[in-house]
Formats: sequence, structure tokens, C-alpha cells
Amino acid sequence: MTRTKKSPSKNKSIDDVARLAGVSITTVSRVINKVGAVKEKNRAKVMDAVKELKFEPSIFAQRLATGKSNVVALLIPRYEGVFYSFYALELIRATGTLCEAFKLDLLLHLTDSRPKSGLNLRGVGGVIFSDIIGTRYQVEEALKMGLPCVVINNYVDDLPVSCVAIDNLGGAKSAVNYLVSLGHKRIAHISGDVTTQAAEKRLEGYLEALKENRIALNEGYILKTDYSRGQARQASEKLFRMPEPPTAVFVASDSMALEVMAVARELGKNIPADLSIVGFDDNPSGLYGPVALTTIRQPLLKMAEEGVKELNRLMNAKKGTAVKKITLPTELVVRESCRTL
Amino acid sequence: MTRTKKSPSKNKSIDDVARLAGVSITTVSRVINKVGAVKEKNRAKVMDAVKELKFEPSIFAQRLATGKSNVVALLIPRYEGVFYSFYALELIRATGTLCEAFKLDLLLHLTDSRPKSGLNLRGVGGVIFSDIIGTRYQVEEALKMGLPCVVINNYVDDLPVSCVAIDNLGGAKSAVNYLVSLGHKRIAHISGDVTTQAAEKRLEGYLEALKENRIALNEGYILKTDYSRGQARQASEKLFRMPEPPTAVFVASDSMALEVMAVARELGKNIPADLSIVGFDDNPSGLYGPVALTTIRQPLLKMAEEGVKELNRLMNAKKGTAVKKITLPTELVVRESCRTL
DNA sequence: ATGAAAGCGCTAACAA
DNA sequence: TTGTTAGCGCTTTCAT
Repeated sequence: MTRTKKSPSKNKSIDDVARLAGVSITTVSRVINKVGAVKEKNRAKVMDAVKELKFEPSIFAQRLATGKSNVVALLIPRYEGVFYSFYALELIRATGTLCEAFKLDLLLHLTDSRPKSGLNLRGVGGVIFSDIIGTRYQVEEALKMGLPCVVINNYVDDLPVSCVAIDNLGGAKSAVNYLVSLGHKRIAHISGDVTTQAAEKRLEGYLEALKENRIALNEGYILKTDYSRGQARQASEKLFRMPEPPTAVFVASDSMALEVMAVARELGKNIPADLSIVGFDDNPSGLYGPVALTTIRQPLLKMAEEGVKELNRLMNAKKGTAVKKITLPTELVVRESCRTL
Repeated sequence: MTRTKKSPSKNKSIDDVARLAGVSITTVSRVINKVGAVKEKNRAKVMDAVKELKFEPSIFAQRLATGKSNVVALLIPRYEGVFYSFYALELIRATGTLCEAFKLDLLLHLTDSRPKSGLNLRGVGGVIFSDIIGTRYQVEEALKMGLPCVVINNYVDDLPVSCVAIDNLGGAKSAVNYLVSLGHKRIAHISGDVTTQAAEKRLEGYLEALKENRIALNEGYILKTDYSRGQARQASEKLFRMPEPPTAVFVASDSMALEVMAVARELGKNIPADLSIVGFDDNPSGLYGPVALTTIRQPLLKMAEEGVKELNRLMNAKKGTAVKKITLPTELVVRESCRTL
């Protein structure tokens, strides 16, 4: 006896279908996988049987048999700062949506990025690293396991891994250039967590743009934060109290920019009369409030899309396929928070 | 020949370990699953072999063999309003953390809750429904499949399913009672999306508390929204323009309450001098800004914890185990946004 | 175009 | 305490 009869309550399996359709399980397999040739008549019979039995193939059996997994793990740092950002949320949403479209299962892994967390990737077919803050070794580990990997929101040029990042440098420059074009010279920068590549590049862009515009750098105009609203608040207060306060500020994230606006209002300042502000993200929250925030739009959704697409490609390609490094452009969105000097 | 020799590059399997350790695969299985009795000497040999080969059992083979899956699907509506809330984010984080602790794999499913989306649950061992807005049928479906289910953030009493919800009614009442105790009589309510059970119950609590305090209901004082900041803004503006404006308002979410504060400031009003505000959530954002928000704390983390725990119980119990209905208490957190009248 | 049969890697009776 | 063996449900040669 090769097959045991199952009790009727059990889940339907491929040979229940085969029996009902009067064909072999091989034929059923061909039909559900759309491979090989099956006579139209038989295909129909199988389809009917599948429908009648409400048959769903066991993914475990499939994966065991094929040795392939279509589970994608999305690794996100559990850190407060990062996790609660507009960025993380948008990313989860976009990735979730895209994975569904690609018929991939999305496994969510919140990582502690503690020194040597074993990073359990059993059964995972591919990994998306959302940024890599202190988790480089995890990428290396996954790569060593021969797992298809894509790093998102971080341009990695010293590792053989596909990545899709945002042109933070260019975005920051266009923000500052815009301010300069409006006549501003005293431009401050409230930066994010500079251990983050995004914040680092935005700061770098700010610096470069100043230099290119021959504006002397005022070290005091650079306020570093951890991206939190709390620190943004402190930075803003510092800003407004300066003996020679800036006329404009480029803020590394919209949520921080909104905090700057709030502080300004509390201090009786007027935006943009007293201070011009450019944010970064194009967070929809920037639209509320009395004055809409001018910002740099970053294509988060596009980034997730490219990431999932690339991972999908890698997962279906044979090992050793060339990796891709993608940088997505940003876009200045002019609204109401800046004025001509 | 029962087993094929594999090429050395292939992943190690249980009989590579068995061979190296000089025991049968059964013994290896016993060791890695910590079941049955194995002589200490053999156990050691197996462990060594496992380590040397870096062996990791195939979860697909395990699941196929045992018929069990430890994959938990978390279903979250993709809706903007719900998805971008503090609630959803906190929930994802908490669930992710808890699942990791329980060694469960967390599959993220963003649902459209479109009429009949097939809800692909193949290979899933249990489901957590985060709220059920127009997705009751999905719960019923999953239940029908005999899948362990837990509904979170929604008290479901007409379905044989475990659920863990928050005492929204009680929370709302304590908010209003607090306001009344401060001497307020003209109390408005900015409600959330009332198709949501949470918003519905908060509104109900508001109504009940008024009645219990013998305060006549002013229909105009109830402003319904979809939880978005945009609608909160509109509602606030309406509020401030009333011929007889309220002296206090109970807002169904902290993020909306913050919007009320922002609008107040823009209109030159002072909080709490001109208006007392109580929110709901205990969203950390409520701590920023010049006046800290008084609010109702809801134990989101606890809710996720109870949810995962319960699901885990269900997944390890035999079918037909009694379900549990849990309601978690809320807590009034007095800060600075209310004043005595 | 179709089917028989050999695995995929593991667990769990059942024997020994 | 240990090993033998029959599956779990599916894919995939290889014949037919």
C-alpha cells in the first residue's frame, strides 16, 4: 500500500482530487502548476474536482518537494526611533502590498541588532533588510547562506548585495539650493540620526550645497538629533534663541519639521515670515496645519516595489546572478513654508 | 536504496548528521526535538555532529511530517485611516516581539477586506485578526477551516472565537467623569470612525457618562470623524465657532486631540484655559508640545501579549477547546490639558 | 498526453 | 534505549 486512506475530515490532498477526476496525481500536479501538456478534457475534470473539494495544495509538501520557498523575510530594527517613523510604517505597508501582488509570503522580523542574534532564517527564501544599522553582519551572514538578499534604504557598495536606496544627497542639495534661490544665506540644518545613512547623506548634501553656493558654514547651525520629535523640539528652541538666528532651516524629516513649526507658533513666530522651512519625506501630515510644509518627496513606495521586484528576480534566478544597485530620485515639493528673502 | 547520497554542496539533512554521529536518524530526531530518552553519550555525539555540520532541520519537512505549522498570520486592514494609526503600528511591534518570544513566525497580511477576497491562509497555523471591520466573514471562514483564531481590539460575543479587547466604554466614561468632576457641563466629543467598535464604544461611554451625571445631551456637541487629523481639524474648527462652545472635549484619539490643540493655538485660544481636552490612547506624542495631554491609557502591548498567548494556547490545544473573551482595563492619565472650572 | 514510482527531510509507531 | 519503516503531500524523471 503506497497511500493510506484518510478520514473524511482530513484536508483534501492531491490524490483525493486525482481520484475524483479519474486521473493520476501527476496530471493533477501538472494542472495546478500549469506545466507540461494536459488534454483540455482532463484539465477541466481536474479543475472541477479541485473546486468541488476546495483543494489547496500543501505549501509544505510543495516546498519540500521543490526545495524552494517563497517566503520573504522583512527585517526591521525594533528601535523606537526607527520603527515609529513614517518611513518604517510606509515601508511595511508597501512591502506588504507588493508581496501580495507577487504571491510572496511576508514574514516580519523585528530585529534587535544585538551583537550576535542568530537571525533565524530557516525556511525563508529571501530577505529584505530595511536599512542596516549595526546589522551588516546579518547581511553578510545571509549572503553566506546563499540567500537572495536586498537591502533597502541604504546604498551598500562594499558588499555583493542588491540594494535600492534614495538619493538623499541630491534631495538635501535641492532643498538647500531652493532656499538659496529664494535669497537665504543663513540656513540651518536639523539633522536626523547620523548613524543612519539617510541622515548622514542629508547632512552631507546640506554641506555640499552650501559650499557650491559659496556660503560659509556656521557649525552652530547644525543641530543633530535622533529623529525624535522631542529632540527636534530642543533643537528648534536652540535655533530660535541664537543671537543670529537662521532665516531658513532644512530639516531631515517632516515630522521634525512639523515640530519646528509647532515650536515657532508657541514662541509667537510666524512661518514663513520669520523662518523658512523645508522638510524631507513628504509625510502627509505636512499638509495639515495652517501652512503646508515644503518638502522633499522620497519614493518610498517605489523603493519597496523595486526591492520586492529585485528580490523576486533573485529568488528565481540561479545563484551568482549579478546584483543591482539602484538609487531613486527625490523631488522638491514646493508648498507654503518658505518665503523669498 | 532508500536514501540518495547528496552532493556535498547541498544542505545538510538529518541523515548526514546521523551518519556522522553513528546513530540512526530517529535518535537524531529525538535529540533535536528533546523527546524520548537518548543516552547521554549519544546525545553528545549528535549535538557535536549538528554543530559540525551546521545542521538546521527543514521546517517544511517538519511541518509536512507533523501536520503542524507555527506560522501566525496577523491580518491588518490596509485602510489608510486604520493602518497609519498609532494603534496599528504599536500592534505590529508588540505582536512581532511576542511572536518572536513564542518562537512563532509572524506572517503579515494586509487585507483589503474587499467583499470576497479568498484570504489565503495556506500553511498558516493560527490567525490574529486585528479588529474586524467588514471582515467578519473572514473570521467565520477561518473558524470553519478549524484554524485557531484570536480577534484583537474587538469584543466579539456572537462568534465562537477568542478575543481580547479594551474597555473602551469604561475608558470613555472615566474620561467624561473626570471632566465632570472638574466642574465641566458643556462637554463635546470628537468621535472616531464609528464603524469601528472602539469608536462606537467610546461614543457610547460618552453618552452613558453624560446620562449618569444628568447632563443633557447636546447633539451638536458630537462630531464624528474617520480618525484622521484632517477631519479632526474640521471638527475642531466647528467646535470653536459654536455660539455656545463647549468648555471641554473628549477626543477619541490622541492624534486627533493634538490636532485640536494645534487648531486652538492657531485661533489664539489657550489650552486648558479656554478648553479642556482629554484624549485616548496614551500616544507618546501627547507628551511633546507646551501642554501635555491628559488621556486614557490603553494597554496595547498587553493586548497583543494576551492575543499571542491565547493563540499559542489554542494552537497547542486540541480542537474544540473553550475560547476566551478578555477585556483589558484602561487608565486615566492626568496631565496638563484640563482645568477646573 | 499520461502515469508509476522515486524521492524531498522529517516524525512517529512499532519492534527489538 | 535504539533502530526500522511507513508515511506526510507534492514534484519530477522516465517510461509508456
